[in-house]
Amino acid sequence: MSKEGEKLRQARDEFVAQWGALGTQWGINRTMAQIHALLMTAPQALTTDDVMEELEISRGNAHSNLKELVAWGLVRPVVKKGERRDFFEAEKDVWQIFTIVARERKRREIEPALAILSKCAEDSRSIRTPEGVAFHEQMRALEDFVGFASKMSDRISSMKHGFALQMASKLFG
Amino acid sequence: MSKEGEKLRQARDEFVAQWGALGTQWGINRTMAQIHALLMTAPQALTTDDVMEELEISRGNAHSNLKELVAWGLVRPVVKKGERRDFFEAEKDVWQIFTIVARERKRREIEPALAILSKCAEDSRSIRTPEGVAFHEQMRALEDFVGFASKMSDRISSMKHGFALQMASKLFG
DNA sequence: CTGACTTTTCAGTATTTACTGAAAACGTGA
DNA sequence: TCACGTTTTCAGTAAATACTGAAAAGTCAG
Repeated sequence: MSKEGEKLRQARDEFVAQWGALGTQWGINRTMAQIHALLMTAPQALTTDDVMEELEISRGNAHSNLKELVAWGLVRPVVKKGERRDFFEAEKDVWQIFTIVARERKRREIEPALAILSKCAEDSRSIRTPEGVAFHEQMRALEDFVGFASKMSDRISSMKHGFALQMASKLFG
Repeated sequence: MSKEGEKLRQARDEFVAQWGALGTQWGINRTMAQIHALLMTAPQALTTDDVMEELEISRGNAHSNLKELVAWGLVRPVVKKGERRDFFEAEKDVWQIFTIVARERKRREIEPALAILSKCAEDSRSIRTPEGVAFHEQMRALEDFVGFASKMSDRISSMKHGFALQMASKLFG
């Protein structure tokens, strides 16, 4: 019993630590990734104090990262009857996680890029020098591609998991 | 003439600045993104000194970010006959850029994640407590999904642009 | 080999980002 | 209303990251 419990704790700690390290590679901060890992593998919803204790971080830190995770939609607050404190639980379904992350990255990375490209393409539309034309063409090419990627992302995110998988299997056998 | 030239310079400066700002959103640093933008819109290959001057940055900074871009494969050094200095030019084809970035992100973000998930799944395989089983299942689900994403990324990256586009059109009308 | 030019390295510094801890604000039952 | 448990904010600080500038190393023609 204790042995199995120990083994699980070890595996889970490993996961939390490594997922945190990985988070820094992706543009998100270590603590946020750690909290996410912790909640994804928690049997029940946890309080802010649980998170603070488990990761040995301050209240402010736990609070702001939990808030951020809720803003992403990767974590939701849950109310427990007879409890005044807030509890938090993570979305555990991988397809849900994927679509949330895809949507958020689209909003934060793709859409701003598209706005810039559209503006630069527009601003250079009327320039007739060879350099100007080349610049305009480059902006348009990028704009087209990013716009296309944006649309693809939407379509895939709005699919049901089973359907997306089935489609992919058909394509790639 | 001067008016058009002015307009182009303005549009290009805007692009470089904004692309740099965007870069920080993606986990890459501002300067690297700016250099990339500069080279993507340069009529000819540039030297380190050109980059330093245009972006008002130090030699060391220009050097290390150019090196990094070359390591990514987004920029290549070119030799000019009768010139001792190194020149640099960016890949301009959007599909090429996409596949390079996709490959690199896979290597840096997906593969390490897969390694962690495999290890944690393996380490928890034999645990028989309900919590242990749940943990193991969660790790396996994540592993499967990430593995699948990795394979998809490979397949798409190795396609020709035209083919990928055509396929996407068929799927999404 | 020497001298001129170029690239590379890196210690020191600046900037950005993340975290702490304590105070303030909030909400609720009595 | 107050007292208590909880959440939220934020000034100050710590840590991580990026940049500078100058020295060292490399390269090549004569």
